[in-house]
Amino acid sequence: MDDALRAVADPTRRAILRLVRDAELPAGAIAAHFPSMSRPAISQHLRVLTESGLVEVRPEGNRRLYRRRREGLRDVAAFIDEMWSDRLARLKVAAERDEWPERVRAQRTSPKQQRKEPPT
Amino acid sequence: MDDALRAVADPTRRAILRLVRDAELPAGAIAAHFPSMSRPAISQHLRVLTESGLVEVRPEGNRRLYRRRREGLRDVAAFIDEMWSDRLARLKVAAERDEWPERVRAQRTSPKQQRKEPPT
DNA sequence: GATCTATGTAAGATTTTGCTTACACACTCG
DNA sequence: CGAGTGTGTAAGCAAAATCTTACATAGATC
Repeated sequence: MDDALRAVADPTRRAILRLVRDAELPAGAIAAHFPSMSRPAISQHLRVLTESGLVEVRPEGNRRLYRRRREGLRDVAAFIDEMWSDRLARLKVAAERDEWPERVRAQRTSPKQQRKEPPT
Repeated sequence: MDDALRAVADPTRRAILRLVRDAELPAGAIAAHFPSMSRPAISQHLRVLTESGLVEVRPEGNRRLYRRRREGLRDVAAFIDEMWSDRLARLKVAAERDEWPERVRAQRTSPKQQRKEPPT
């Protein structure tokens, strides 16, 4: 998770992630979105993203196509979720369901969701 | 969000966040959890966390009590959620339920089964 | 095979982080 | 008041991150 979080901490890389979120793009097309930055810089960012598991590459002929790798954010999502949520509320829900707290966490296999707590 | 994400990217700060997640702790008690690190180092991390809005401080007599500030992660959570979720799947589910995508998230409240959509 | 095109890698300058030690303060309590 | 506690700040340093320019390489094209 450490790598993923560090990777996502950079604004340029977040922008790249948004680009390849739903589409598969060649490095060049991605770099074209950042005219204020050199192409190698983007290439390096792509490497960071790849090594941290946030995107995956697929060579096609001359080019290399990048796209988001959903799994890459699993642990990060879990952590954010853990920090965001309200434990007391969770315990309450668990009690209502007559379950053990531990099981609640185990079930939260899929990160995100449970935004039922009104933000503050 | 930039500050919050950068703050959370550090493992020590994440550990601190977990400490003050449900409890209010004085700086000293927090520092005590990191014997391998100097107290000032922790103090500096606390400053980063405070300035990024992830924790809040409350002076009490001699000490300063820190605790998580839920709001601080709002934007980060939103970003992660945006990146984690599968837009196509959401649209599809929304269509099946004849609802708007926004409501889908609210429904994903129950932590059960995983996504039917292959992680693409 | 010579030459584009698309991309990655190397090396180096600069900036940002994360620590450490030394020191400054504000409360508390005898 | 004066010593003790709990914390923050300053200065300095080493390591890591982020760019840039120059160069290397692989597949496409004529």
